[in-house]
Amino acid sequence: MVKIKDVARAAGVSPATVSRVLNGTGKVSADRAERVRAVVAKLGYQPFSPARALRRQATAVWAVIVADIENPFFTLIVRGIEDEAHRRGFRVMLCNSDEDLQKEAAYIDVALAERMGGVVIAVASARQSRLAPLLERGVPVVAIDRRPAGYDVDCVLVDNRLGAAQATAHLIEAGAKRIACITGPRRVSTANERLAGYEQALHAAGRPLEPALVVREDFKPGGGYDAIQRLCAGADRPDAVFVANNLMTVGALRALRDLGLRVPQDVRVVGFDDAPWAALVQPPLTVVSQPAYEIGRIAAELLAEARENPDRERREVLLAPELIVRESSGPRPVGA
Amino acid sequence: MVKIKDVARAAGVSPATVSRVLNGTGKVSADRAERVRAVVAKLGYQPFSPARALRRQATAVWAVIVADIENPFFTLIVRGIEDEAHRRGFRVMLCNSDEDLQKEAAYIDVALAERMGGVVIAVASARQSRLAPLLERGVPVVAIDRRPAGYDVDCVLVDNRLGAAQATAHLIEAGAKRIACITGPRRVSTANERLAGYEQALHAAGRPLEPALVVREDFKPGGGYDAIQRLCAGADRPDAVFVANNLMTVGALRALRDLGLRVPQDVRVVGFDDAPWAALVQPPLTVVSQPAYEIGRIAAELLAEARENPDRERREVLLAPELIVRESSGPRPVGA
DNA sequence: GTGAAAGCGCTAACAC
DNA sequence: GTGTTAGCGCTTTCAC
Repeated sequence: MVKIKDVARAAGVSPATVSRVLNGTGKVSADRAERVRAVVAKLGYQPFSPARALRRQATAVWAVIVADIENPFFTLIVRGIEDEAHRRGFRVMLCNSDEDLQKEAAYIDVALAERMGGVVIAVASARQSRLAPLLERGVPVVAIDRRPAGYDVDCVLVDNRLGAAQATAHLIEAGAKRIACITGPRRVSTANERLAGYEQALHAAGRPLEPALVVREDFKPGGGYDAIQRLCAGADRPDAVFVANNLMTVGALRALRDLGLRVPQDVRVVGFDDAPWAALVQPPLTVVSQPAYEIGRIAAELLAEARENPDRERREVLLAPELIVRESSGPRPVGA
Repeated sequence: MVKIKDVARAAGVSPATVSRVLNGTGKVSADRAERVRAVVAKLGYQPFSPARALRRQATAVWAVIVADIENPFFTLIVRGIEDEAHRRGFRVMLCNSDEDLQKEAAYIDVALAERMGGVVIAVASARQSRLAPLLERGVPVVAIDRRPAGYDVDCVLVDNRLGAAQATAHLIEAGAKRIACITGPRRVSTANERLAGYEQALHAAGRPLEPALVVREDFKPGGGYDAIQRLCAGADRPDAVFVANNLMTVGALRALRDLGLRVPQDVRVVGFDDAPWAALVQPPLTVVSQPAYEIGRIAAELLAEARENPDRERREVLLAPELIVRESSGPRPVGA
């Protein structure tokens, strides 16, 4: 393994000079710099990151902790973070908390132990996720998608309430009478905000809120499946459903099919999060689309900013969702 | 930041003893060990990884380099790797090469600079991916999904040829006359093997191979879309198509719909890789399913083995694909 | 069993 | 501009 001393010797300079050339710090005469660069290339020298990190007490690696790596929504966010991070000379370590507080805590520990340069996180729980150790030690943190309660950190969020209200209003307008809502666990802010948007739209239309039509499940396909089974068991089944997450929508559609219910004739459906296959399912899915890539890109931007200027005030970015109307929400009623 | 010296002082022992307790190396009397552990817990001490890595010349982190993080197939593989790695005390850094040799090379450099404990990689190109630097420096490497040419590394692969042959034979049996194949770029082994399986099945059925029915595209949705446009432009369009990758299948279905061609009545379709939504598209998709999670799990196993015993002989694991027949390949012809 | 001390590869402070 | 030197936090001989 070639080290900085080897490069220095081969170039006829001191290790300090090599370091200065490589890091662009301090002044080095052009010819020596050139010589150093040539030797570096020839020997294939790569600075040993751990040594560098030990000296600098920080790494050029960011941890990105997401709740579910199998969810294409998060995958796309990660792409956004990655692209922007690269552009700024950072590497990204992707961690999957799997909606599990234990795993999340373990990754936060890793980020700490590795003295990661920053953390982007979609918290598994608004109240129980423990960001404090990061903040105490001055590690810049940006929360994405989900708002952590009680921490003063930068956030990049989507206006979930607005998106959910639009979706629900669209179903009302399309003629739905009994609209159900399948949302996520109480510990996740997006689940609550989307439910609030649903309630808000019902309220605005002068409709009563029927508790029996609201179901909470985990944000996984199985949750959507179970929710539909439960909602459609009785005689009084809904004629429309707003599903507050993409993976649950997959499960919900499958359950409707298994029950022999047609979409949108028997049950109208609007999902949350767009996906490449959303236009291909039968019928093509009406969804609230989120700017996932952009969420990631902005989060990376904020993290970079926060690093450069640790004392700058906290930032919060709220992005707008967009309702994409396809066929699963049904045509407008005749005459409307 | 609390360091090993602080722990040592608080416990009334030397740093060496703390280190021994934490790493389970050397002998330490039970009571002192207990005291050390208590202090560690009380102070929330976490060993500083870079210092440890500098000393040990290696990290407990693996790099996982995949060609496309947006592809659910790779995502599931990553889950498999992650779960097994955790079980064995390793952390995983996920890297997305985006089918780009430059990015891939950059991540290999990072793995090297960080002295990563191992690398799992789905190469962007069989011949051009540069694994040599890793192998030269003794970093254990396991190739997944795609076979790198000319490197003696552990591999976990799927029998792509078999899967493709099964898919094609199934289409023949279902009564298809003109079967097209949409496969991936020449640099990717899976693309070639799946094409070979297609050819093999045609050959076995005594069918001629029509070059015009074979299209190569990138492994992205757009590729599938373009391929269908091209294949179905002339009068002599195929009545069936085997699409050698899941993302291209999404594009292909969209193109068929845009062209007003019905599946399976006008064109039968079989895809490669199953997905949660494959059963939900219209019509439900017949696919060759791959044991993605298992690929990842086994890869992690091999990597751990290779680390423990660097001189063990190279291993290759070949997993079986499975044809899952749904409706997109059509019913058997009457009387068959 | 235990501690003292050296040193992993790098960078930053200091001297020139 | 450039080199010398100290030291980041940890593990691992080595001596006891």
